[in-house]
Amino acid sequence: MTVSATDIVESEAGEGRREKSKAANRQAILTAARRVFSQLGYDGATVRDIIRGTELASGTFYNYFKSKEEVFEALADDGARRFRPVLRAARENATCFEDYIYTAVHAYFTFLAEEHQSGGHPLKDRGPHVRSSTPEMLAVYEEVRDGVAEAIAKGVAPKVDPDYLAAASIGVAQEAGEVMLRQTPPDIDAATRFVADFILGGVQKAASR
Amino acid sequence: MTVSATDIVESEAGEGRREKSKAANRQAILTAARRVFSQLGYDGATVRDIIRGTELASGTFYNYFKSKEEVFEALADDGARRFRPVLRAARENATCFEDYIYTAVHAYFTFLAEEHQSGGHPLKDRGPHVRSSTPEMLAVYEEVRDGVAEAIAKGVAPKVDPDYLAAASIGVAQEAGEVMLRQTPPDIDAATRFVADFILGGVQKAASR
DNA sequence: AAGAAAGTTGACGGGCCGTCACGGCTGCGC
DNA sequence: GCGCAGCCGTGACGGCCCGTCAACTTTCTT
Repeated sequence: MTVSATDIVESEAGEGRREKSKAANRQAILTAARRVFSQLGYDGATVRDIIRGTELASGTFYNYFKSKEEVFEALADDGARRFRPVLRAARENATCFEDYIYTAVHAYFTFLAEEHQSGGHPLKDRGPHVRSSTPEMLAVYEEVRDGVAEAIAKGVAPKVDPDYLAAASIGVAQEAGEVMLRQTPPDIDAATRFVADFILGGVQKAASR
Repeated sequence: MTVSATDIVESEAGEGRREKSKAANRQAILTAARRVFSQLGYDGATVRDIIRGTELASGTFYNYFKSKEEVFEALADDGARRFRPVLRAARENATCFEDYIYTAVHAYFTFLAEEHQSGGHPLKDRGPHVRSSTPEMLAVYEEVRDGVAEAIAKGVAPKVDPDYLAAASIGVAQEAGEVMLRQTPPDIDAATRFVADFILGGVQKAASR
């Protein structure tokens, strides 16, 4: 085994041309997919539309994703992957349950507004709404449920079924989030106040039975 | 103009063969679509799959619906059309705001459990969730918002933004509904208690700011 | 340098899409 | 009853998208 020029480049860059190309292609597909989904909607988009948005050939697409659904999930996963740590931090830094909910909700709406503004939100007004449940999004759900369960265990939150509570909180946040996004510009703070209060009042009353 | 045998049949039945056939075809398509959607999922289903589930030719489909999306919406519309009067009745018969919410939520979960059990629920575990916003479903949304707005106007409900409140209530009910449906059998009463209390507590706290 | 491995390409068979010219059936007037 | 006009079901058709694959190019290894 000799040390070649390529080896030097590799050790400097940390990866060979092959790896770089793979990463670049994958990214190109994801970027094109983001644009295509937001323009044509999930239903209207085709795999061909996506690869036409890149320099690649149709066959190449299938080296990276099995279907348009899988690309969509990769995009959703991406969002969830960025959002989860934020949620986790909110949990760890919270001084009380109220604080936790407020911070988490605020983080969600901020995230939502950013995604929406960057045009990357893969939703279209026409056609059925589409939501996916990727592993990573399930992880967000679990993060919410665990955060809630922990608060209950610590006694700082009322005792309620964590599954129902997590579902209810996510439902409120999602629907209210859509209402918020209809405004221009979105009033994140108002939405946060409403939703956080709603959840806090809800959990309290649901527990009081 | 003579009175023929056909005329008699027509006047007795209220419609001729033509009308009957049209209604029957439309119904056949809807029935097949319901089955196909629940088996293959919205994404997996094709217009061809649907017409293959009938005795009709492919072209005939397009005499009744423009696309698979339109059939889906017709099905959703159907559900909404049956649900709305129930909601309206809940509003009109309610003795107080608590009663209204409780009754409406209970009606929704009952409806959901029925739809689910009859296998007609066009949802599949695989693939992205899909929800549509047909005129009739928007009408349900408006029914909720108006019910809420009326309660606020009457002073029996706290003052909050009806849009946010309606969205929040629908979100809670939808998500909690899915949690409920994961149980076998679904515990409608428990779900109703949780969701109704959650909404009532939420609206109270959200208004108190 | 040269072979091996990995990745890219675009053409291909198969299937679905939405349309449309055709023909049978319905309803209407006589 | 009869015959015609129009409605509507039919299925074949051109066009597009799907996922695959054998041939080719690029990268890596020795």
